[in-house]
Amino acid sequence: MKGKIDSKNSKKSVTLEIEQSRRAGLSCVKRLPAYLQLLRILQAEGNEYVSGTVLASVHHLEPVIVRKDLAITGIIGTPRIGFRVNELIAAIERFLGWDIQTKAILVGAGNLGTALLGYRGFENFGLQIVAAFDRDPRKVGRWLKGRRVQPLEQLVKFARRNRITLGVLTVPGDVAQEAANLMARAGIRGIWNFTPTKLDVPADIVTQKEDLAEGLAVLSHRLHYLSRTKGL
Amino acid sequence: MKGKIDSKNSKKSVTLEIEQSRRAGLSCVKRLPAYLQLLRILQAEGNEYVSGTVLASVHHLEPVIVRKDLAITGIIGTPRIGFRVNELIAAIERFLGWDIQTKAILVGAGNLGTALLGYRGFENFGLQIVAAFDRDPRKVGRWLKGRRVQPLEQLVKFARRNRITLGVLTVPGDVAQEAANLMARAGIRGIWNFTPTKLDVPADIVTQKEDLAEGLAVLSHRLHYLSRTKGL
DNA sequence: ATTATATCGTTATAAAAATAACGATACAAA
DNA sequence: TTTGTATCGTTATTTTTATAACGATATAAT
Ligand SMILES: NC(=O)c1ccc[n+]([C@@H]2O[C@H](COP(=O)([O-])OP(=O)(O)OC[C@H]3O[C@@H](n4cnc5c(N)ncnc54)[C@H](O)[C@@H]3O)[C@@H](O)[C@H]2O)c1
Ligand SMILES: NC(=O)c1ccc[n+]([C@@H]2O[C@H](COP(=O)([O-])OP(=O)(O)OC[C@H]3O[C@@H](n4cnc5c(N)ncnc54)[C@H](O)[C@@H]3O)[C@@H](O)[C@H]2O)c1
Repeated sequence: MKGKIDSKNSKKSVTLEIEQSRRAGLSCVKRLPAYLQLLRILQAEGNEYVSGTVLASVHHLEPVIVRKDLAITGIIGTPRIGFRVNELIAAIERFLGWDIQTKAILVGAGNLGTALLGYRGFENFGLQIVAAFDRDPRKVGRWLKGRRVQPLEQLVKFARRNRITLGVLTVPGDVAQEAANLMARAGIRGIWNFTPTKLDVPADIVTQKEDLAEGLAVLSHRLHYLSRTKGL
Repeated sequence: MKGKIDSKNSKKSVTLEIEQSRRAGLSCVKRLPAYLQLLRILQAEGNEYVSGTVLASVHHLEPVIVRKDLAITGIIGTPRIGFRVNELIAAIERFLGWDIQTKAILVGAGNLGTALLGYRGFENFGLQIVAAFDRDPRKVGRWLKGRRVQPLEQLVKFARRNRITLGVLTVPGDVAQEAANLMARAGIRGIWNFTPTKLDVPADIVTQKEDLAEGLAVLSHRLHYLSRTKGL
C-alpha cells in the first residue's frame, strides 16, 4: 500500500513527493495541534487514557479521521481503551519536532509582533522567540515583553551567532520581501509569514503564510450563505 | 451578441447560483482574499486588466485553478486579455459579502485583541470592529486603539441595540465557551474564534476557529523533514 | 487575410481527503 | 465460559480538489 513512487509522472514536482514520502497529509498535520491542546487539558485533569472517539467528538470529527491522523505519529492504541495520554502527547510533539525548542527571531515589533511576543502559548509548540528586530529608531532599544528591540543591522550577526533557524515576519506588507531577503542572508531556514505578501525565497527556505483573511472569508461566506438561504 | 449560447447559458447560470449559495469549495474561498490583496495593488498601480496567469504565478498556483476560483464569483474574462481589475475586485468582494461593511465586537482586549483592534486592514475585508469588551476592571474604561473598553455587562445590550452580527473572540481558552455563550445570548450570528478552544454553539451560529498552531505545525513538520533528509 | 499566440471557459482525468466497511481485540457482564 | 460492546487498525469506496486536455476567442504580427 505504501510502496515507492512509480516515477510515472515526473511533472508531479518535488514538493509533493516530499510530503508523500513522509506520508503526512497536509490536513492531517493541521489537525494535530488541536488534538494536542485537548490532550494537555486531559493530562492536567489526571486522565490516563483517551479514546479517539472522545477526541473526535470534541472537535466534531469522525473517529476514524482521528485514528488515522494519530497513526502517522507512530502511536499505538489499545482496543476498547484508547491511547495513553502521555504517550500520545509525546508522539505528536516528537512528530512535529516540538519536543525540542526551536529558537526564533521576530522582525517587525508592531501591533501583531507585540502580541506574538507576549504570547505564552508558544512554548507548548516548541517555539521560543528569543529576539525582536525593528527598523523604527523609536522602537529600537525599548523593551517589549521581556526582549530588547534590536536594530535591523544586528539581525544577520545575531541570527548567525545564535544559530537561529526560524523567523517570524510581522512587518508591513510592502517591505516583507526585503525583510525576507535579510532573513535569508542570515541563514534562516523557515519563515512564518504574517504579512499579506507572497514571498519569493530560495528553494531551501520554507515559508508558511498565515493569512487571517482566509478564515474571515470562510466565515463571511458562510454567514452570507445563511442569510440568503434562510432569509435571516 | 451571445444569442447562440443563450439557452445553455441561462441553464448554467441557474446551476451556478444554486451552487454559489450552497457550497463553494472551501479551498477556493480561502484563496480569494489572496487574489484580492494582489488586485488592490495592481489597481493602485493603475493596471486596467490582469490575466489569471499573472495572478497564478505570483501565488505559485496553476492558472486553471485561478480561473476556476474566479469563476464562482460570476466574473467573465476576455480571452487573450484577462479580467478587468475593477470588476474582479467588485466581484470577489460581493461574493464574500465584503462590499458591505459588517459591524463586529471584540471580546478580550488583551495582547491579541489589542493587535486586532489596531489592524487597519480589516476595512478591506468588510469588517469594522466597533467595540471592545473585557472582564478585567483595570482595562474597562480605558481607550484602546480608538475604542473605549466596555464591561461585559454591557455586551448584550450593546450588541442587540447595534444589530451586531459578528463577534471576535480573543479571551483566554478556559473562558472561551462562556464568552461564546454570552455572544449567543446577544444575538451574534458568527464567531471568529482565536482561542484554542473548540466552541459548542447553537446550530444557527457559525464559528470559525483561527488556530495559529496549525500553520506552525505545517512549518515545523516541513523543517523537521528537511533537516532529517538533507542533513542540514 | 492568414497565422500565431495568450488567454478564456469547460470537460476529463488524477490525486487527496473524507467516509464507510469490516475484522480484530480487550475487557465487562451474564 | 460465553456474549456483548467500544474501540482499534486496515482496507474499500465516495467525495472533493487539483491537474491535464482541449476547443474557442480576441488581438497582434505577417
Ligand atoms: N495587526 C493585526 O492584527 C494583523 C492582522 C493580520 C495581518 N497583519 C499583518 O501583519 C503585519 C504587521 O501588522 P501590524 O498591525 O503589526 O503593523 P504595525 O505597523 O503595527 O507594525 C509593523 C512594524 O514593522 C516595523 N517595520 C517597518 N519596516 C520594517 C523593516 N523593513 N524591517 C523591520 N521592521 C520594520 C515598523 O516599525 C512596525 O513596528 C502587516 O503585514 C499586516 O498586514 C496584522
Ligand atoms: N497573543 C497571541 O499572539 C496569541 C496567539 C495565538 C492564540 N492566542 C489566543 O488568543 C487568546 C488571547 O490571547 P492573549 O495573548 O491576547 O491573552 P491575554 O491574556 O493578553 O488577553 C486576554 C484578555 O481577555 C480578558 N478576559 C479574561 N476573561 C474574560 C472574559 N470572561 N470575558 C471577557 N474578557 C476576558 C482578559 O482581561 C485579557 O484582557 C488566547 O486564547 C490565546 O490562546 C493568542
